[in-house]
Amino acid sequence: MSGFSEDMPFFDEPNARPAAAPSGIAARAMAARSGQNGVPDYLKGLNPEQRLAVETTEGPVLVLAGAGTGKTRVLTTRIAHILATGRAFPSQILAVTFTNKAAREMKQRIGILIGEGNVEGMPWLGTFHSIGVKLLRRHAELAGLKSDFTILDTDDVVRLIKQLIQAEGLDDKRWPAKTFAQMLDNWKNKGLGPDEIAEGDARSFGNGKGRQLYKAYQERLQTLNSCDFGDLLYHPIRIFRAYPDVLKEYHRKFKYILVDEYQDTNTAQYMWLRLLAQRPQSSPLEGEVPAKRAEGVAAEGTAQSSNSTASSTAARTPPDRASPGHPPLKGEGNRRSSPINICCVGDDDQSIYGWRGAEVDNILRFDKDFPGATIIRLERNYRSTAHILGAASHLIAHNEGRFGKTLFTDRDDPEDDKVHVHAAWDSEEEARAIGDAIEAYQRQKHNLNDMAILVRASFQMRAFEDRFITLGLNYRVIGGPRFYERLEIRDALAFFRVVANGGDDLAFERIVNVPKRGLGEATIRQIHDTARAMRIPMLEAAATLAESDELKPKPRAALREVAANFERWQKALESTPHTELAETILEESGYTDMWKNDRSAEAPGRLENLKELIRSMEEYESLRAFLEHVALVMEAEQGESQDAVSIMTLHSAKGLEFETVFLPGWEEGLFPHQRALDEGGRSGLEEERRLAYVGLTRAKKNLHIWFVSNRQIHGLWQSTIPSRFVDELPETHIDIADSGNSYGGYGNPYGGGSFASGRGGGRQNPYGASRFDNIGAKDQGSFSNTYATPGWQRAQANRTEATDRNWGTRSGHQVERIGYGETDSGYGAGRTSVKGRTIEGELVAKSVADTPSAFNVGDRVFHQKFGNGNIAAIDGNKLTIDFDKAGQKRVLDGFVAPV
DNA sequence: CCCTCACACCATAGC
DNA sequence: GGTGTGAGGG
Repeated sequence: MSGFSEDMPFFDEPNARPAAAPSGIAARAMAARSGQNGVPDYLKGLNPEQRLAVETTEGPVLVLAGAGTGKTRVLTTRIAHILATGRAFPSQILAVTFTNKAAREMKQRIGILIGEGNVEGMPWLGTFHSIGVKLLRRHAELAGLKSDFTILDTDDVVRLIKQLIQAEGLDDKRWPAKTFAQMLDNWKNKGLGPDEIAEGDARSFGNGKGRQLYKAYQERLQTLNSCDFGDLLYHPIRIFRAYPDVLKEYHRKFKYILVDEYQDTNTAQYMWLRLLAQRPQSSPLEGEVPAKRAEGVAAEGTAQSSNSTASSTAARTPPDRASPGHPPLKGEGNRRSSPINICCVGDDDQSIYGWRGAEVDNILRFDKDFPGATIIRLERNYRSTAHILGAASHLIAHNEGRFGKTLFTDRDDPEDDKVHVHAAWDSEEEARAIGDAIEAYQRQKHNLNDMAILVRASFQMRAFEDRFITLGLNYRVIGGPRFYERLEIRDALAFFRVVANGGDDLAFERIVNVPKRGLGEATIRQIHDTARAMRIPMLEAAATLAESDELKPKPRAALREVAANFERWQKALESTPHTELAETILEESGYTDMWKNDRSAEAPGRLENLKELIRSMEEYESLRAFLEHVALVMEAEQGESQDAVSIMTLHSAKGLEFETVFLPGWEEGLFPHQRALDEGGRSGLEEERRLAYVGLTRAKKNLHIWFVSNRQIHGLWQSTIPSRFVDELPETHIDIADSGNSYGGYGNPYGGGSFASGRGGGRQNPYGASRFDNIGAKDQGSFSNTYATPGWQRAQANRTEATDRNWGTRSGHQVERIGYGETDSGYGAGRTSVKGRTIEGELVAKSVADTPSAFNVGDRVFHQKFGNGNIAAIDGNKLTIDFDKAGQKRVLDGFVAPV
């Protein structure tokens, strides 16, 4: 319990009220007041809706905050307001965010509003997971853990599951551990324990052993004194349900609850919140209404916002009108709630974590869950130009099932650029062109810090990194290949973990034989078996084995050394400063020497990373605190001291804004991602569209969308078509870049036709949308081979006809699909061949459909990108071709034509 | 029994 | 382009 005392004094003073506030916050707030009306500085400059959201401190409040409407400002000001008016102590506010970044930013901004000193005392501001850890450390024993439990990352989890699958005698190839890890995640996201999962789900894995595996997994975690990410929410929920007294403590404790990004909460997070937010009273709720909602909420929301400006006393839905929203949660009872000061902020249009179990429904159902809720809409956008906003609004309007906010801005500057749409030949040209654009902005005195490239999938990042390295352009990758995921960091952390928690077998297994000590699979198995048989951790088992004569001299000596090392380090844990200890561990284990002796190119970088790791430990109190940070944060914090372009995924861009934003890779299959369509169907597509919306609304002034005609996926060049989202942008707000000719002389990339007509007229066209739907529906292939399938070939053929009709010409479908080649000098031959291929179009499609390949080794062929070459090998429809100029490449047979 | 190298197979997004 | 697995050498 030590370490948690900071808020203890208030624990038993549930009724501490403004008058009793001893902290001097109120006084400080008074000092901060300056206006004649007594309006504190921190409230100045808020618009009426924002101010209402800040000042409606009592009762449930839902703030529907569109992109760029000042959501974070409202949240932070609200907290500042609660503190400054002495409504609660910092320790009595529970504020939950999704990302560490958001939590950090909130802390900082509250600090600015009311003074640093007042925020340090906000121990319960953090991510769901970090707060979960805190709760769980306090009550670990109620979940069968010790308070020093370790948190496993995805990698550990998969390895553990693999062991269990093998232990069950199942084939781990047929039943991949990764798949089961995903299933586990889904279950835990729904708050389901092994006995609560659906029978069908339980049976669907490992010859019906799903449930059994789940149980075995949880048992194993317990013996390892570990938990996974899901447990950080799942355990507290179970504790709250099983121990009402514990829950009550927190009910007394938290006077105000605030939740950021409420649209991203999953069922488990929702349960967790409800348990904390609901103070059950005696009278049971009458009646039962199924959870259908939306219209009611929307209507109410509109009514609210229309009259909300009038007064700060919100017209609230009377409690009596309460409709008992959701099906009762287990163990929670169906009770009427007393008013809860919970404030959730979110935007249904930015819900992009469905794949992680997020339920948009949570936000749509808010007023049913919390009767009498005040719903406030923030629709005034302060971030983007009218063009950007117009493009984003028009795009998102293609979604059904939304509240339907209308963002607006007063901004009307004729100087503002429209949203630029660009085409490039392939991903390399895309990277080159974006690099050039960035440099051009730089010459106009734009900071690199104000620019970002937002990609759909992280593999897209490499092209930009490569390009920027050659240009010498500073960049930073956010949330990319993460620091902690690096081999050397994971190894080092494994050493530390074993020292901190001797029961962490997974970490132990990782490093027993690092550096190589001659302990192979056989020895490790023996340690494993001994540990299991004696029910002790592997480290102890190793020590035991080292003293027995069951091993050959060599491994025995090695084990003895390992065991002695860890014993020594564990002893030093309490007495030695942790950074020093960490260095000692890496030295004495021979780990640093291992890399010093390594002649490979990466070795110096790895040593550098290890130093960085040690450096970053300094900020933490202890080794344990550091390990927890690593487990939860997962991303190395990079200083923003340097001017650099940011590269990140669209997902990690949520909540951020940049002056200039580049959105590359708007192609069917990549964005919307084929897997999202395959797995999620229509709702999958809508989530992708919301992701596109998030991307568009990150930009303040300049926005550039790119698509390419050729992209390399899994080492194969694939032809691609522009994303349907490109078509969904409103013509009035976009500007088609018409000079793609700086590289290779492609001339007008749109083949002379206007962009819209080239694409079949987009919105008003008779075949646009449905044509794309066909592609999605008929195509059974996975992303990697989508474009080799008969369905795509057909779609392509249809497309050609359609476009031809539109253009009134009959030329190669490749040409107008991609839109290149008209004036191409460098690829002049390509044009002819492409045309030639078109004439054979039907034949090619047929051959792809019927037979693996119509080519023979030795055939001379032409490829649009690589030119002429000879086929060196054939593997199904994959050809290995020795190109005259480009060298050996593997390509799909659909993309070459006989010469 | 362990280590190294070549090969197969694979990659949406992240707390 | 990265990682996990298998065969062969030491």
